[in-house]
Parts: sequence; C-alpha cells; structure tokens
Amino acid sequence: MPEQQKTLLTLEKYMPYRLSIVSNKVSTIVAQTYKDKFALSITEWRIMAVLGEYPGASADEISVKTQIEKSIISRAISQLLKRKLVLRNIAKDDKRRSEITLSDTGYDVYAEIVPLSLQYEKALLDCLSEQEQSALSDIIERLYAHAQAMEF
Amino acid sequence: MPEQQKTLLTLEKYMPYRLSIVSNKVSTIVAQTYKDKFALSITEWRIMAVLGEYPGASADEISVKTQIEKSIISRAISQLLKRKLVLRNIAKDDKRRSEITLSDTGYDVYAEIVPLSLQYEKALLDCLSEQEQSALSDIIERLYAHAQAMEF
DNA sequence: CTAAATTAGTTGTAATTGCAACTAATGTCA
DNA sequence: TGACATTAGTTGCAATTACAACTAATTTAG
Repeated sequence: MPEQQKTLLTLEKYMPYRLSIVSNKVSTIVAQTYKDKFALSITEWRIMAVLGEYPGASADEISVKTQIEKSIISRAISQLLKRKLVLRNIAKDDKRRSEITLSDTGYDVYAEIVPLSLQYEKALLDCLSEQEQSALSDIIERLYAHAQAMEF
Repeated sequence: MPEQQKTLLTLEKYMPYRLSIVSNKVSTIVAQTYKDKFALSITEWRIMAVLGEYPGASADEISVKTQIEKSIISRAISQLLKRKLVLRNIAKDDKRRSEITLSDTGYDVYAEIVPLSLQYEKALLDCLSEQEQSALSDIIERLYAHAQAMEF
C-alpha cells in the first residue's frame, strides 16, 4: 500500500526553504563586508569576482556565471564603469561583444575584498569538520546538477 | 609561517556563492509548481505554508519565520485577502496584532500544493543517499546557527 | 496614573528587478 | 549573395522591493 502524502508541509524541514534561508543569511552577512566599505552591491561584487577570475569576460558570460539576469548585469556594469572600477573594450572579432576587465583601482578593491571573503568563508565553515566540508561541497554540486536536470 | 591568503577567489568553489546558486535554482523550479497553476508568488506561497503549519500566526510571526521583510509580508497578505485565500482577525488580547488563517479555499490550494512540493523535494533529494540526506540536513542546521552567531 | 518607550502593522517613496522590445552585429543556408 | 535567424547588449516600463516614517495599541517605569 502506497504511503499517503501528508497535506502538511513543515517549513523547518523543507529543504528548498532551508537552503534559501541559510543562503540568504550567509549572503547578507558577506555583503556587509563590501557594502559598508566599498559601497558595492552583491551584484556588483559578484561581477568583480567573475572578472578577477576571468578578465575580459563579456556581459553575457558574466550573466551565465553569476546566474543574474543580463539587464541587471548591464546596468551594474554601467555603474562600475562610472566608478571606474572596470574597463570595457569592444572585442575585435565581434563588435557586439565587449570585454570587461577590472581597472587598476578595481583590482585594488578586489584584492582587498578577496581575503576578507575567504576569511569569512573559513570562519563560516569551521563549524564543520574537514569531512563534513567536503561532503557538503560534493552534495551541493550534485544537488545543483540534479536540480538543473529536473528542470525540463 | 602563516599561510598567505590568495588574492584570487574562485567563485565555483566559494561556498556562499554556491549556496545561493543552488538555492535559487531550486526555489525557481519549485516556484513553477504554484506560479502557473495558482498564480502565487514565492512570497505568497511561503506565507500560506507558514499558515498551514501555524494557523493564526501574525504578520510579524510570518515575517520572522519566512525571513521576509514585514512590509512585503503586509502587502502580500493584502493580496491574499483580496483573493480570499486567507482570513484576518484582530486578536482579542492585542488589538494591534491580527491573526491570519487560511480560508477554506486557501486550504484547498494549500492541500493541493503541498504534495507537489513534497514530491519535488523527494525527487530533488533522491540524488543523495539516506546518509547524505541526513548529513546535509545536519550541516545546514549547523551552518545556519553558526552564521547567525557570527553576525555580531 | 501617566509619560516615554516599544511593538504590530501599514504606507510613501525611491531604488531595484524582471520581462519584453529593441538595435546592431554576426551566423546560417539555400 | 542575401533573406532569416540568432546573439550581445541596452533600454522602457511595470511590478517588486527595501527602508524609513508613520499610526495605533500596548508595555514599562517612575
């Protein structure tokens, strides 16, 4: 006899909800790191983080990496350009695409935020054993892949 | 000699980022479940989910449970009232507070969404073994508690 | 008792978002 | 080659959000 689905959902035990709560809490705390000192939004920082790793990325690539809507990326890049934290060059082989890089100032800011972020991450994760940390890492990866596969 | 912090952050390995990516993906997929069929936003659904579990909760309590800003909760409740999915009663012992409950229709909708959500959760988690599922559950709980404690 | 502080909830408003429409450049293929 | 489809990025606009200010009710302390 098949087990009946209950018509009660316990939010505290519901994984999608728990993931979002934990993720928001963590993001909000990290965001403080760069919001106060550098007046960067989460979006702006994520763009800079992508650029630190992939200099010359296009807006579209940034959008894919960060999973942030391309119009939001476009406007955030405009802001960063105004503040001269990034530079934009039209790609030689494709005049539609622009290649974005961190400016010198942008890189300075980046280089200042990165250690703080890593330090926070470390502090966050030190409530977990080494084994648990790598288990989490593995689990997150599989969950993501699985969720993506379920989407269709 | 202390290990030096690198000035490079690999987003794909950065846990706060990974958590947010996975959580957004999962939430977005679940949201489809009730968006198309019932025209409910994530916020509206979360409110109803809280009410399913805690009938008579106040706006403020809902805000705490869901971690959603109270003005957003207030406006979302207005919407749900308009659609007669919830009812509002002023608390007898405190005229500032209102007690929100699911209406009959609201409960019908709730009862229809819950099994779908649980089913989705099950499908999502079945990429993990039993052990991994409970490890994840445990880890998430500790991460949240730890993050919260770090906030200050 | 009552003035001051706190709390629940709503509302005004500016900023941010999401979606679609748009321009311009490139790719495809008959 | 040249019409059509696709892609990169921007922009318009309506909807949503965040924050602060506000009202009304309640609690606290002297």
